[in-house]
Amino acid sequence: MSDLTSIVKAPQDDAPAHEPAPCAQTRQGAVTAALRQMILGGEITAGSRIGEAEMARRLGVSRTPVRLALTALEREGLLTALPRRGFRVRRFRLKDILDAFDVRGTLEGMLCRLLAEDIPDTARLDELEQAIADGEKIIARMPPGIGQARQWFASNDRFHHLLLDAAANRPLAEALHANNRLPLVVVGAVTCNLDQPELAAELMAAANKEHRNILDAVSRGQAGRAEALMREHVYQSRESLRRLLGDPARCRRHPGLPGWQLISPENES
Amino acid sequence: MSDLTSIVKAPQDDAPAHEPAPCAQTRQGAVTAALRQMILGGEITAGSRIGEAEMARRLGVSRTPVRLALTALEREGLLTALPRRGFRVRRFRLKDILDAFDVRGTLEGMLCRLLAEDIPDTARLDELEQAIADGEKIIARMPPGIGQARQWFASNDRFHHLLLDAAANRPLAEALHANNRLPLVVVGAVTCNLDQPELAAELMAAANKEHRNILDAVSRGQAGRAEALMREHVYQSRESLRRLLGDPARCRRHPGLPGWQLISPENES
DNA sequence: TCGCGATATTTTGTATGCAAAATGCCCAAA
DNA sequence: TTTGGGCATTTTGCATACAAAATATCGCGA
Repeated sequence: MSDLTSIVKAPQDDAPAHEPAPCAQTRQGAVTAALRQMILGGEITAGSRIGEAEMARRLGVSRTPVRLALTALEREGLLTALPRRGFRVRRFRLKDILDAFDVRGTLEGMLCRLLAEDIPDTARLDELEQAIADGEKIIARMPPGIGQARQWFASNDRFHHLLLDAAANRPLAEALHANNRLPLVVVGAVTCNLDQPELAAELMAAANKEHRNILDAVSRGQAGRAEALMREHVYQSRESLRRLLGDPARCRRHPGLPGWQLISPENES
Repeated sequence: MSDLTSIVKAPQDDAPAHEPAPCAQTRQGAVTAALRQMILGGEITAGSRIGEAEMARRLGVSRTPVRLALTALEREGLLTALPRRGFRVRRFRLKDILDAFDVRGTLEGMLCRLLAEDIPDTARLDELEQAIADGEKIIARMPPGIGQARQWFASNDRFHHLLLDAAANRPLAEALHANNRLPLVVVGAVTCNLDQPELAAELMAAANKEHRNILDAVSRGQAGRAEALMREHVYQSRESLRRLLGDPARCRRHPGLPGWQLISPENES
C-alpha cells in the first residue's frame, strides 16, 4: 500500500458499488479509496490526526490528490476537519451508529409508505420478488461460508435498492445514501455472525421473511403496515449489530466487518 | 464580484449561519460562498457547464480554491459532476423540492417523536417556549416588512434548531442539514409572501400556533401526536411553497427567494 | 456535400514552489 | 520551578507549471 501507481492502473473491483463507482480512474479516486480502506480497516488509528504531506509521502503521490481525497472523506463523514490543522479520523460512539440505524429505519419506512401509496408497476414488483427468491435460494444452501454470506448480502442490498429506485424520490435516495455511508450501518451484523453459522442462517432467513412481508404490504397498498414492517426490519438489524458490538472480542474475529475499530466505547466523539 | 480579495478580507456577515460558519476565513470558503450565491441568485444560468479555469479568471483567484469549492458545492447538491468535464449547475424539478419537504417532514417528525419519548429538561423546554414567544411578539408588530419577516424567520429557525439540539442525535442532524441544503427547502414560501402581507401574517401566525402545539405534545410525552403535528407543520410549508411556485411571476417579484430560478418547469433534471 | 482523420485548443489532473499561519521549542526572567 | 516571549519548524493555503485527456477545428478525400 506504499505506492499507489499500481492501484491506479488496476482499480479494485471487490466493491461492486451500486453507485457509479467514484473510484480510481484518476489518482484522486484511488487515493480516496485507499484512504477509506485504511481507515475502515483500522490501519490508521481512530482519532489520530492526518496530515496531507505525511499521507502523500506514505502513498507516493503528491499532496494535491491527497488533499482532494481528504476533503471527500470528510464529507463522507469518516474525517472531521480541524480548523487549519488538517483532518482527524473521526471516532464514533456506539450511540451514533445506532442513531443512524434509527434514521435509516425512519427513511426506509417512509419509502415503503410512499410505495404503498403509489403501487409500483408489475415489472418492478417482479424484480423485487426475484431479489427475495434469490435470497431464499442462497439461504437454502446453508450453512453459510463467507462467500454465501456475501451473495446473500448482495441480494439483500438489491432488494433495498430496487425499492429506492421504484420511488423515484431523489432527496429520499440521497438522504439514505448519505446516512448509510457511516460505517456499519449497511454492512450490519447480519452478514458477520459467521462464527455462529446457525445464528447467521436464522437472521438471514428472518430478514428474507420480513422482505416478503414488506413486499406484500407494498403491493397491496397497505401503507401503514409497509412502513411499520420496514421500520421493524431495520430495527432488527440495529439490535443485531448492538449485540455483536456488545462484546468487542467477537468483532476482532471478523475482518469482514470494516469500521468497527472506529467505535469508541463510551467516550467523546 | 469580479475580485474576491475584498471578500476574503471582509467576510460577509449577512448569513448568521447556525453552523460554525464554513465561510471565508480562507479563500476556498469565500469562493464557495460566492459561487453558491451566484448560483442561487441566478447569476449563473441553471444547467450551464462550469469550468474551473473560467471561474478562476472570473473570480480573480487560482484554480486551486475554485476546484475545492466546486467539489464542495457538488456535495451540497447544487452542482452535478460531469465525468471528466467539470461540473454543471443542477436543475431541479419542482417535484425534487417537494420531495425534499417530505423527507424533512419525516425526519423532523421523527425528531419530535424521539423528544417526546425522552422529554428534554426544563431549561431546554423554556428556551423553546422563548423562541415561540419571540415569534409571537414579532407577529404582533404586523403587518410585516421585509425586516420583520427576517426576524420572524430567525425565531422560526431557532425553534427548529433547538429541537434538533435537544435530541443530541448526530446522524439525524446531519441528514436534516444535508436535506435542507437544497434550495427553497428552508427558506420556504412563508417568509416570501410579502406581496400579500395579510396572507404572510396569517401563515406566520398559523406556524407559530403549530409550534406551540408541537411543544405541548413534546413536553407531555405524546410521541405520536408530536410526530404527526410536526409532519403536518412541514407539509403546510410544502403546500405554501407549491402555491407560490405555481405562478413563477410571483417568484420574480421576490429577490429574497434565492434559488427559485433553478427550478425547471417539468423537464428533465 | 458529407464523412473521416489529423491537428490544435481547451480543460482537467497532478506536481511543486512559495508564503502565511500555527504549533512547538527553547531560553530567559520572575 | 514556572511562566512568558521570541524563534524555528511544521503544515496548511494558494498559485503556477506541466502533462494527459478530451473536445473542437480544420482540411482532405470520396
